[in-house]
Amino acid sequence: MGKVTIRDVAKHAGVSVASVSYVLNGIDKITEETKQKILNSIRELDYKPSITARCLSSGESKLIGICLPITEKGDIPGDLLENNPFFSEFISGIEFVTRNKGYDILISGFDRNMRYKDWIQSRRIDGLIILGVYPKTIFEEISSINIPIVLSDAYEEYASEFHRVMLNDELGGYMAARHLIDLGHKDIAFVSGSIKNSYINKNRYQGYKRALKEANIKLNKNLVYEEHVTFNGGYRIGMEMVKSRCEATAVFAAADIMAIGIMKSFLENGCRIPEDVSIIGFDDIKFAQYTVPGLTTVKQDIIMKGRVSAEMILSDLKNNQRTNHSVLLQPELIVRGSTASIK
Amino acid sequence: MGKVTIRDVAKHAGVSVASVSYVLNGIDKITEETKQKILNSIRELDYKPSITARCLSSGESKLIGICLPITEKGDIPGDLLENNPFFSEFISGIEFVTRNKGYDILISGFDRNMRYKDWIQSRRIDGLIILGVYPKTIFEEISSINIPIVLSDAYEEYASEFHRVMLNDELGGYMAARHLIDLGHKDIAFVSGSIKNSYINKNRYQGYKRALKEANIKLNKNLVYEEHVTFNGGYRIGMEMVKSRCEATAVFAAADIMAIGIMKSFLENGCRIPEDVSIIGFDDIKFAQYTVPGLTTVKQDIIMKGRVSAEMILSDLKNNQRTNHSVLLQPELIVRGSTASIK
DNA sequence: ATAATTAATTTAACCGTTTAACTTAAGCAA
DNA sequence: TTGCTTAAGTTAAACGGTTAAATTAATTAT
Repeated sequence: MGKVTIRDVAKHAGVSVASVSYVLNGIDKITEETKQKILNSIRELDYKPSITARCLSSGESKLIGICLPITEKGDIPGDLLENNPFFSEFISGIEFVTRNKGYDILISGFDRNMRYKDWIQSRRIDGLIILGVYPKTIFEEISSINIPIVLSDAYEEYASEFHRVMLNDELGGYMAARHLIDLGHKDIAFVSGSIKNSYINKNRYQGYKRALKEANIKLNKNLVYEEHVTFNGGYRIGMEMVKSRCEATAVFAAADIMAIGIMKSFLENGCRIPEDVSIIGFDDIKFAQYTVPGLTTVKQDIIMKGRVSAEMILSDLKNNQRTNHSVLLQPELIVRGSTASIK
Repeated sequence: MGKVTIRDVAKHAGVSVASVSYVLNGIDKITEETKQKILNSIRELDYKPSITARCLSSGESKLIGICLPITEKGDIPGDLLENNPFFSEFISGIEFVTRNKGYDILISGFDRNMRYKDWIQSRRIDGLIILGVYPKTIFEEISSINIPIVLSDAYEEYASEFHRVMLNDELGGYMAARHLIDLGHKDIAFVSGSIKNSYINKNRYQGYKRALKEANIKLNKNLVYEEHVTFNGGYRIGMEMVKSRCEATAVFAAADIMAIGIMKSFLENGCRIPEDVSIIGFDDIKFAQYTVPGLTTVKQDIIMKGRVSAEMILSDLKNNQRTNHSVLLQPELIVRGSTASIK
């Protein structure tokens, strides 16, 4: 079983392999009668065409590659999917689109040894989706790859030759700060990863500043914190705020995972949320619903990001061309219990 | 680029394709001199052998398939990876092992239409790892598949013809209950999914009962709750307990995700953890560290489960045989802040 | 010196498809 | 009847590797 080939079918049906191939591919060259004979043989022998052979012949692998960054900083070295809690949602989104189109997805770590290039070539990957943020040298590296490529969150100028799917991070930052301002807060801390090195953080920060300006609140640089975008990073910052008797009445953390770390350190120090301090996050990871109180946050629809990415790839593949589109998704404010009016 | 074949290399080096193939496969037949010539050409032309072609010729696809259940009950229909928070860890474990052995992993939903069988045949998957629990008819279905298969958490008698990787759930249940008993608790609730339909829950329940018996505590059936293994399932049970003024001083939830739901409903109702009630979970999902207080739990090493699964497959593949081993992993008690001595 | 052995390399068949090009037979017009 | 189209198949060459068998060259034994 599993070993029956197109020749077996042809022999069984008493026709040539070409005829079998033609009915398999819906090429209208075969009489209804012969066609039925062939379909019968296929059924009887439980024949399944080999995608491998098809790929060799057609040049298409029907494989979409997904590259994830391998971070050594993660809790578990080499842990691919858990480093960033929404990689798995992103992948689900991709899978949702590709599933019924005959494509499979292949996942690889994206390490500095550039093994991924071998991988793409040797597996003859049809399209590539790259998650996460990488140093700029990467763009030169991948520009020699001759398949449709989608980058997520690549704001850089020189990334414009690829497909891009992004979030309106500036607006998200604005919405978060605006929400806190509307609740009466004036001393609003901003917490994120490196603002210099990441356009994501930079844009969210811009949005934050715009909201402050609009409300005539002077930016207080002492309330801007940068740390690793991890639970522990947030926890450390929370501790620092508590110890330094930080005057902020509200905190905008540009990542839920950091917001949750901050919340934990606040709560452990007897600081009540939202009575003493409001916290808003960003992303709306699943766990944002599970905290006590629930985490108010700016949602980005990661599943949609995955779907859009896959659709851009599939569209290029279908039309047999390489285009480059940018899709900008819009954020959404999700209000839960962690924010409240200032006393 | 990406289009250079073994024939190009052969021509460039002035040898036959066979010679190139032999040095590629490390077959010791070629003079050092010729070998260097060939290696030079490979480098110069940036040649990468096509795995597809290799697969066709050798019959191996170097692909490991992973089947995940597609649950319609999940928050997001068709959301593959988020339904169960440790699928992604499991996959990371598998990927960790296969990464440097030249294997890639392919992920598919495991739906009742049995599309996965076509998938295995047409992709010529070399080995299969099945996650999650399925109705017993599945076992007949998959027994006709002629590749090494690993089942996770399949305790059923008729699953013994496959590789299995399991956790000592009974011991885990015992450890959880024992921990609470050691803290002085006597009224200990047990919360899980269906005990009848799942060996996992059944075994954890057995362990719980063994610990009670050992401590001469009479089993109180009123303290046994069954619900969906989701955050909301736990939340509903928590509400029910609060409303019915449940006499339990401690709760053992046989899944962290439920424990977290229970915690949330307790905390929202002014019930303090661990002062008023202790809670222990099971699994040690990542978020168990992030709750306030941190969730005491029985850890199962999911990454290890993934690694072991992959190793069983790879071992069979290497030795070109189909064996069937069972690996029983041991749980570990992780004490955090959600459990404390009874007042 | 010749035959036998061994080492290095090449030839060609094969893996399972697709598809361009070819064949055959039937249908139709003049 | 002859020639031209068209429909329905078939043949055979690709696709890019692997590998058994054949070939050639070099070495050793007799």
